[in-house]
Amino acid sequence: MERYDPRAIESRWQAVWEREGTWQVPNPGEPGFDPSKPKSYVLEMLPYPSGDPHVGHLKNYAIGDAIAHFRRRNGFQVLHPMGYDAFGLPAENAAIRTGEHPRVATERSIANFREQFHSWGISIDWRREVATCEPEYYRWTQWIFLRLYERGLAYRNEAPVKWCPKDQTVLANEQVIDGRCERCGTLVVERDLEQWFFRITEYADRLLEDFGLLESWPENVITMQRNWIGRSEGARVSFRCDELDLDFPVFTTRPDTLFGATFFVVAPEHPQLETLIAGTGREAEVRDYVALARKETTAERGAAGREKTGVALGRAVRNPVNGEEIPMFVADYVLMEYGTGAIMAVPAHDERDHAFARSFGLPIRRVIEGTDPDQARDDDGLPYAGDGKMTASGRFDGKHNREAYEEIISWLTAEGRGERAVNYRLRDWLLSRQRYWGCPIPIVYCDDCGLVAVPDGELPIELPEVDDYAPRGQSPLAAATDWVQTTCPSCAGPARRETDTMDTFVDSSWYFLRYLDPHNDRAAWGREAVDHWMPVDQYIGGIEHAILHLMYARFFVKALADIGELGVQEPFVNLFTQGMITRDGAKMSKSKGNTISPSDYVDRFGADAARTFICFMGPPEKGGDWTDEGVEGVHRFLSRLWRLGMEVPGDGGEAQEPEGNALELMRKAHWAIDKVTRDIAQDFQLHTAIAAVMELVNEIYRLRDGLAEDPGGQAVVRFATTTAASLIFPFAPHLGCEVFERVDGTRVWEVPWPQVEQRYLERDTFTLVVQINGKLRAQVEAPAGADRDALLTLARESEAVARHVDGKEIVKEIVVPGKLVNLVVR
RNA sequence: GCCCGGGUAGGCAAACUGGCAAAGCCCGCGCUCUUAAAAGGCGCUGCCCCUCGGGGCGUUGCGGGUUCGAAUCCCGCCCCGGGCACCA
Repeated sequence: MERYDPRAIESRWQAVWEREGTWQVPNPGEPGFDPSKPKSYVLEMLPYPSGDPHVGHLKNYAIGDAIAHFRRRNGFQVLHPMGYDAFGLPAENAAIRTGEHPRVATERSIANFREQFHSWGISIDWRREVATCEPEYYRWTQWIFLRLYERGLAYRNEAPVKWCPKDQTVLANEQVIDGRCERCGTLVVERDLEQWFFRITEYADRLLEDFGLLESWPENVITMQRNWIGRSEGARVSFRCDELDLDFPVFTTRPDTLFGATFFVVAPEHPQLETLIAGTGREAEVRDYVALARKETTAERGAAGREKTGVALGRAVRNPVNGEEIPMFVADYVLMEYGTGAIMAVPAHDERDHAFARSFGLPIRRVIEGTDPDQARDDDGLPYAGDGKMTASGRFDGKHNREAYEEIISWLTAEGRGERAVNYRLRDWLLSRQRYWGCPIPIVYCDDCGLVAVPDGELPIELPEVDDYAPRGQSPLAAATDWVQTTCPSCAGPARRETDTMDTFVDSSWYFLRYLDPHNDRAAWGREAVDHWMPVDQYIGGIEHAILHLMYARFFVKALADIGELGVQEPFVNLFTQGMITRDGAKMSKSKGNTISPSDYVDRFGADAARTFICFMGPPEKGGDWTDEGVEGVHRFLSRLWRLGMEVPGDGGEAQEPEGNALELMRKAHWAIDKVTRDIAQDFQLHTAIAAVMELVNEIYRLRDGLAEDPGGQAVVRFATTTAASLIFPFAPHLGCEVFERVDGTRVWEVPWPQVEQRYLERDTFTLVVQINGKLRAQVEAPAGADRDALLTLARESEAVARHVDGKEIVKEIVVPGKLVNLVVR
């Protein structure tokens, strides 16, 4: 007997889609554009092309494709493009090892990815494909950089920055995970370097507020971004050093504890440290300490709970609220990058200050009384971070600290010693990298004119060819001397090009805009296209991008909107984050040897089975464990459907009002339509949607023999089979088309999504559940509209019920119409 | 330490607003088709009893509570996963 042969079926349909450009969608004004259809922009995060696509890619695009197909058949004009995040370190590191140009390796990977995506049958408008490493693309990355530069949103600055000694480049804060380089895991150190930044901090509040503009984002992603931005309200307070006639502002979230400040600490990187120690006789000790602190890795310095260290400066500052002189210290627990790089230390009410005071024998003064009488009987209950009445705080004594908080800020403001302030954990985005394989920064340095932007007309500034890609602390581009030497666009004098390249996250912060007008060589995009398609209606990707990519892209869109190039404030109104696939319960990795290659499974079981399985494993937002048996199970299910397609005749029998088993099957088909539609549209419950199609197929098998002789039954079997094919199409598009065409003769993607007929969902009777004391005792068929009394009568008539009620008193009768009766007996 | 998720048959899971716990898939077992095997089809798959119609009991990490009724709500605890963590 003939068997389900996914390879033949899949290549056949892929050829049709390829030849006919089935998934191409025109822009407004182009031939074929249908203004009557609502648009839907369905987008999966673009892949970084390296080696082979892995299961994570398969999952990402299987989910996205299901949504794209579903929306198309529900009347939307769906844009579903694909591209490659093609600049970056892996290709460059390979180039360093092999000497092969990163472009060559990248293009090879792209070709491989593209081919595999085709073999998966993903419904992409391939005319819109982009790769971020192409000059036609990065020309516009540079153009955006210049727009931000003009606005002061891109700037160059010397600052202590995170440096990866292995990759020999600086990193953004977001790329440092637990003090290690996100890419290679090397411990990161701090260096003072002049670097390029994007002023994302200017957008901190809008990045927070505009969560309100989103429709559906996972709560945890919003929380992660919120924490990352880390908005804190408090006050800025100035402490004065009389000897030096200098003010030292601090940021504090607890101005109410100001009277408890007993010492003052500055960060080792504090710019006024040298001024402070000059002439104190403590210079050597302080410098030794600072040198030590700066040699440490960020992880070492940042470790919570480590022993507090520091050195006294031999200086004092005056507390503005009580005029008290308090000693100054330098300590590495104070970070230059947060607040002002200096703190007032309140050891009674801050854990870190408390630890420091203990180590250094400094006074600890309680200024807020605890409210909990039981607290900390065996010690003084300090540090205490809670609320309570003020004490040892002069005229604020006896007041509640929340009240004092406001009054102290008012007082500071009136005295000119401070003000209300907001601080953020978020730092500006460090975007320059001392690496080769990235987008060149379109800036030149002129001895006379300083920093000069490259005029738009000279874009793109193409990457020069070099012989050696190895990073040596400065960008490999610096070796391309002919390229570096240029003329100043402003004065035509000699000038040098910027040799750093951009972080690849810059490339991926706007790619979703380029898809909309990918071949435009006069602008990054045309407004009509962008205004039509934006925002992305459904974005799908891995949770690992919760902060980095998703926050950067939000920032870019807001900045571009402010510049007047875009009409939306948020790029992605709906976000779905998929869970990670494991193997034997463990994360897949080459070192563990538990990776699986999608192409193996596509070869053995077909793309449809691999895709459907991955959507069937469990809730897609959660992870799941890949098993061969699971794929085989789905393959079996698809085979059963395929066999129906072979065996169910395309004609014969006549449609008539179904009865008996035919009616049962008809109902099951409509139940499945309803279930699948709701599961996909509402909750991304793809696994239960697929289970519903499985139920329908099982039901067809159960009933079809009995319906073979029944003329009306034939039509119902045919309907049920085409319905199953139609419903499975978003997950297994090739098989869906195959079965649908065999039985119905038409192309499933050209017909609308199946519609539920309500009358097949409703029944005349329902199974009434009868409980006695909450325990299930009987099930009785009851008329659908039966009222309370009718249901109670039915319930009591049941023999099983009588057995449990006899000789007992019914004390309560609970009736849920259409569902159950519960009799409480004693 | 803080903030989120989550814990349901042997495994993955399902259960809309509190209302029949366990749909679907896998594993396992039995039957069937076949010369045979594979593939396929059918059935079973918490425990106990059965005269084979069915009947009884139990059950959602642990302990308590609310309720006629709890996987679902509340309180306390245990375990697993993720995020943040010297951010003043």
